[in-house]
Amino acid sequence: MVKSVSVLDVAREAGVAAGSVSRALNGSKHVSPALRARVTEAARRLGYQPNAQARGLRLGRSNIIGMLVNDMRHPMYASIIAGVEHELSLQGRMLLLADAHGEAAREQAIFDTFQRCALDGAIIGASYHPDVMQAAHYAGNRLPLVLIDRDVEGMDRVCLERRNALRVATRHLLNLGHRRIALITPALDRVPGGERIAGYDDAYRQAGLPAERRYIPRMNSPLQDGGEAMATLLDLPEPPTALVCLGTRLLSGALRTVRKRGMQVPRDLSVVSIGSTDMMEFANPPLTCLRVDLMSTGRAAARLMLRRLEDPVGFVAERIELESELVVGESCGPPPA
Amino acid sequence: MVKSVSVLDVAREAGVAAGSVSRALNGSKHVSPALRARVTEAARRLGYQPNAQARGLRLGRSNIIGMLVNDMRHPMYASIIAGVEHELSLQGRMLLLADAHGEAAREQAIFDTFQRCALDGAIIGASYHPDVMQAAHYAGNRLPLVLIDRDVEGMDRVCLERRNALRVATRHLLNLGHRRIALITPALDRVPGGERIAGYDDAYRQAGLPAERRYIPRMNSPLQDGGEAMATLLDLPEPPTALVCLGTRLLSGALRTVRKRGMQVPRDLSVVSIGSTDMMEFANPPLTCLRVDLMSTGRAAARLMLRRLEDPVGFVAERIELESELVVGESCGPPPA
DNA sequence: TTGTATGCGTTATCAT
DNA sequence: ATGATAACGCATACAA
Repeated sequence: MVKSVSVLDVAREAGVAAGSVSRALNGSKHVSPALRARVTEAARRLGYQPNAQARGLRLGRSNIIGMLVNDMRHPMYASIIAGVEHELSLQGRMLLLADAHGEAAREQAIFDTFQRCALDGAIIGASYHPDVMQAAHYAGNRLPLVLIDRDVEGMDRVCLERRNALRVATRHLLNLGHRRIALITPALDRVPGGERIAGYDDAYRQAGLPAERRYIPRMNSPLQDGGEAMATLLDLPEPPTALVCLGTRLLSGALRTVRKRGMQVPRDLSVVSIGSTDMMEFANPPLTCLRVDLMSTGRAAARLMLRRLEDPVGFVAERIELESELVVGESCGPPPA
Repeated sequence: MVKSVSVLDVAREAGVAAGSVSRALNGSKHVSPALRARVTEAARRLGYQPNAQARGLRLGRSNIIGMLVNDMRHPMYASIIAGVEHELSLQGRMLLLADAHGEAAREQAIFDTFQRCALDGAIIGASYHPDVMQAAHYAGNRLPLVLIDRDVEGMDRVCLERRNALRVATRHLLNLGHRRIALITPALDRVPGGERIAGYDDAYRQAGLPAERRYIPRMNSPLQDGGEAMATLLDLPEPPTALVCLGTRLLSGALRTVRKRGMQVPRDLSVVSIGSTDMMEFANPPLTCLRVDLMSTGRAAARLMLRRLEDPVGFVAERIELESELVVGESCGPPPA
């Protein structure tokens, strides 16, 4: 482990003062071309790389943005993270990534670490924990924050539209003639689940049909296997003829149950997936799904952060909303006779 | 943006010297319980968070590990990253993540940035570019490196076993009676593809059968759609009766072609996927696949890094190899009559 | 235009 | 056991 080269080494090599090295390399206007050339050359020869820690300490910023997520293996997060990273790289910034695995304590710990690391800002991917969000809001005074998928008034945020998306999906099935439509989604008691149900209800109401509640089982986590819930639904005296389901393990489990019972999609059951991944192309038949551009979501968050950093106070809190699109596959048809 | 509290603020609050604050908070042995209590309390009152940049500058380390990947949206990377992050968090370290998107120039740029950021080390996820690897090797003198899935002698690395895995998969199909087995994998001219072909050959040879080459089309990227390649294979005078294929877009495309032609798995074609993801459960029928524990891969890399950091020179370069397991689904059967 | 000196927040060394 | 002080590497205000 060799000692790394510093400004002083470059200064000595170029026969100038340390300060001049800094000015020359950072493109100050008050340096003669000759000096700049000498310094640049010397830096190149020595392979000089400015120490980001020292620079950050002096400048009061790090060019690093933190990101907190709750399960990066979830394809939804993976794409959002990729979008954030891509946009940040365009800005010359880097991404510090931390995963809370849905634990409030870890969210808090990560947040403390973010504070210490002197990050320029942090992008919070869907904190599950309102109390941590409160702390975040408070800490917002020191650390610029952009929220993803949490609609907190007065904070910069990128939100995913769900209500209208579910309305469109449900209407799609109603139009095909379905009347008994199951909805499998977690977080019924929080915003995401609630919004989905609201959209589901909208569709029924707008079709002049009475609200339907029998086909919305209570789910805990998107990582849960949906097989059992599906079995319970299919055992009802009037089983559903269609299913709208979050496109995670919930859905793969539900489809497994369907298959086990010898039922076929869409002959015996029509299916719409909430969310889409590349992998969903494996499904046979290809699934009709609600698609949202997750890379763009991440990019939007990073751009919001950029604006906030460029104008920490003047820029009023912005809310960006991303909509879903119904991509028609081959998993929906008329209800069985 | 309020000025943050520093050691001096805490020192003043507790009525002690700055150095004592540092000692008390970092658990030095030479502090009286009384002083430690006063300092701890003062720090708590002021909400003191040590500045990681200053600390890093002074200590010569950052507690941050960089990770370079080539496409974090790829589920394979997503899991590896999750494993790395998880293990690092156990070590009290953080993860700086960068994506090169397979571009050599970006790999190099990221590497330079890593150097500047005074990272404690970097985990390189499958650099595609040998020349960058050379530079990495050279730079290894300053920045501890752990490679994932690149078997460079003399460097710490976590490798994925492929040859025996493909041998097992191919043998599985040979045992079922298949003789015309297609293999779709990218990187035929690099190690991963080459190893896979070697394993494929091993199986044929050990079965006393002549080597088969007609069913190995040339692929460029794992992100490519495998539909066309599959179509070409099926148009052969003696089309394959089984397929071993990398479980990415290559496979979803291939399966789409199979479906389009009205063929059924496994009745008309047996299928083994190289690699497994949660999403693959969507496949109907569930696919037989070669599974490797990718979270463990990431964790192993992070632990290797830990050992290297704890003993930068004494610890001789280690090579860890992770094996795949054949998970039998319902996508393989005897060849069609 | 260029050199000099100071401070960013921390920890370690050297006194006491 | 505790206090004072220097140094980590850089950028900037000020002096020349």
